[in-house]
Amino acid sequence: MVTLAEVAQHAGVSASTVSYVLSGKRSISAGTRQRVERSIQELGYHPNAGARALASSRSNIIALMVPLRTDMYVPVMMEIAIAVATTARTHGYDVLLLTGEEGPDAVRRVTGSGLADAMILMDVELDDERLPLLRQTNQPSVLIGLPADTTGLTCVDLDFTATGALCAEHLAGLGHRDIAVIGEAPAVYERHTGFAERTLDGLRVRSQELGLRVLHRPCEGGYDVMAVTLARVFDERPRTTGFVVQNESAVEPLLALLRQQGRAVPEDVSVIAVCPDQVATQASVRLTSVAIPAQEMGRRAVEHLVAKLDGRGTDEVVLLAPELTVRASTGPVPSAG
Amino acid sequence: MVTLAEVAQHAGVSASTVSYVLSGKRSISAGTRQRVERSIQELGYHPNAGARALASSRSNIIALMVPLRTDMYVPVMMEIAIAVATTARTHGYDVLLLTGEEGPDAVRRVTGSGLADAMILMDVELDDERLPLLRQTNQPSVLIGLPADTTGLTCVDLDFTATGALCAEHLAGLGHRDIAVIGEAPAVYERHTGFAERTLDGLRVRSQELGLRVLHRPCEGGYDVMAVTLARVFDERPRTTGFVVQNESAVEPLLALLRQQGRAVPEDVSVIAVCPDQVATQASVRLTSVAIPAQEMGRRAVEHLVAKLDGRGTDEVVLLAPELTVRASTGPVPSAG
DNA sequence: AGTCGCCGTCGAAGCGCTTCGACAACCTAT
DNA sequence: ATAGGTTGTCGAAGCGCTTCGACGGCGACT
Repeated sequence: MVTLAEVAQHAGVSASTVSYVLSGKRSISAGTRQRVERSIQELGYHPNAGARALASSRSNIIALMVPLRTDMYVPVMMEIAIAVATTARTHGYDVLLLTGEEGPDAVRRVTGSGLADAMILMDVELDDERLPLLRQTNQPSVLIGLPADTTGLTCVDLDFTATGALCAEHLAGLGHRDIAVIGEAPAVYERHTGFAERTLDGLRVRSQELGLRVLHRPCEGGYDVMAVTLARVFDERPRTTGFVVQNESAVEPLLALLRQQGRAVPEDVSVIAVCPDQVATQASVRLTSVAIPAQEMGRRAVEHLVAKLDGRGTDEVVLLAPELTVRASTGPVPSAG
Repeated sequence: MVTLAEVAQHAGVSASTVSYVLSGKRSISAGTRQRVERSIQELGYHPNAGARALASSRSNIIALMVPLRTDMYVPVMMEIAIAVATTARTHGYDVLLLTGEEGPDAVRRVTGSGLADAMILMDVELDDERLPLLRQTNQPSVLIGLPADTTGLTCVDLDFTATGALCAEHLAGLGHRDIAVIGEAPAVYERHTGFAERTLDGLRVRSQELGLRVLHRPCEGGYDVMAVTLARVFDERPRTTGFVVQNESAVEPLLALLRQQGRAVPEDVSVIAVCPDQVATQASVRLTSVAIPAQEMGRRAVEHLVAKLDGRGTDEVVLLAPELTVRASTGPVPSAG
């Protein structure tokens, strides 16, 4: 391993000078800088991360806590994680991957050991047990998701309330009167992950204003479960003409079942999905959808964190505005009779 | 931040004694050990990661390089990543998430800076540009995937050749004579990621032995693309009765299209997928499949790496035996006429 | 010409830990 | 009783870096 001292010797300067060339924290003459930079090149020097962390008490690492469960749409998680890693690198940070498994202990461990300078938490529950810890350490953090109490926290999330409202508006605008919401798996609601409830709230409130009748059914996804759910929906509300699907793994089963029952999309029933664009465009019917801006969320989370680490940045809740893209799965309500 | 020295003072021993209690590298009397452990508890001590890394030249971090692209089945990647993180923790390691973006530079950076003690590389190409670097550093590494030349490397992967063979055997055993392989996206082949080609090789070789005729078509997934692909297949080989699908995002489109064309699965055509069990059981038809043991691969990769780090462990290629599970998508070939 | 201030560089201290050699204290075998 | 071997603990050195204060040299003022 090449050390700073060796670079210094090779360049004929002192160690501290090399350090200042690297960090830019003091001015260095052009000549010296170039000599040092050449030596670094020639020797293939890479600063030792441990020594750096020890001396500067900054590890240049951001911890990312991803959920262990896989009952939520995994590609979204992955996309966020990759966006976090990529964005972090552009700011000179690396990303430490923590699974939810260790729970609050992981927060203690990482904070206590100085392993990471900051944390990003995904899959935050309404009343998450990691939040008190986060508030009491002075380690910067950003949540992707929205807990019940956001005091002293920075959160980035899609505005799911507005998402729900947007779906209601679109369907109401097309003349629909009875709509069904195919929600996330029951476990997601039991866990109080918030986003599912927020979507539903937004949708219900706006529906009421617009005179829509809403039937909500959680659904685990998969064909068999979806078949049962769908049967119940039409049983209870035979005049349902609009569907809002929140659980991506229920989308394709729903479309297949509707087709099988001779209900054409979008002629007889309209379907809106809340899902990444990729899913919407690759489905068997090109889906009208509200996108989940996974990359954007990851990127924004990192940028807020970096701002905090630089002493800029404040506690703040960032809700990304939802965008509804009309594709081929929604249309005007069929004329009665 | 609580330091070792403070713990030592609190417990009335020297710093080195506390260190030895922590590492277990020298024997410590029961009494002293207990006193130290109590002090650690009471003070809430966490060893500083940077200092540790500097003094011991071990960071207790494993770097995991995941592909940036998302043209491969993402949930598999995610499952591997999570298995890696979880398994690593049980061995006292944390995981650093690197994206493929930086390419070989990331390897240099991580190796050179001592940021990580070892690396796991996913999505390895046949002639991957990171491999020469890996061979010349003495940093332990494990590949998930199989490059062309494995000398001096440790690899963990599903035995895709055997997977292909297994599919051929199953279909041949059911009396099929003409089969089609719906492969990965063309980009995957162009990139020479190996696994797609290996599956095909295994399938072709065994098919020849068994007298099967094979038609291979790369396919990007999605309904429109699949429709075109399928039409061509039946155009070229009207008597095709068996399908092997390697691209998970082509599975559901294929099933839908077959249904739409009035070809019943498994009565008229049989379909085998190479995919995680979860996909196989949640599809519109319960799919006969060869599982991709993502968790197992992640776990094994870490265990090999830890073995190497402990001075045990050797360079070795581990190919996991494929397992075919018969479900409801394959059956005997329909009697002619 | 003398003083002030700035720029560029250096030396040294110290970050919190691991680890090596030293050394009491004790036990066993002669 | 004494030599030799354990066992448990300590002190000190050092890992490679950052950062602070110091200082020589120079140009810009008066």
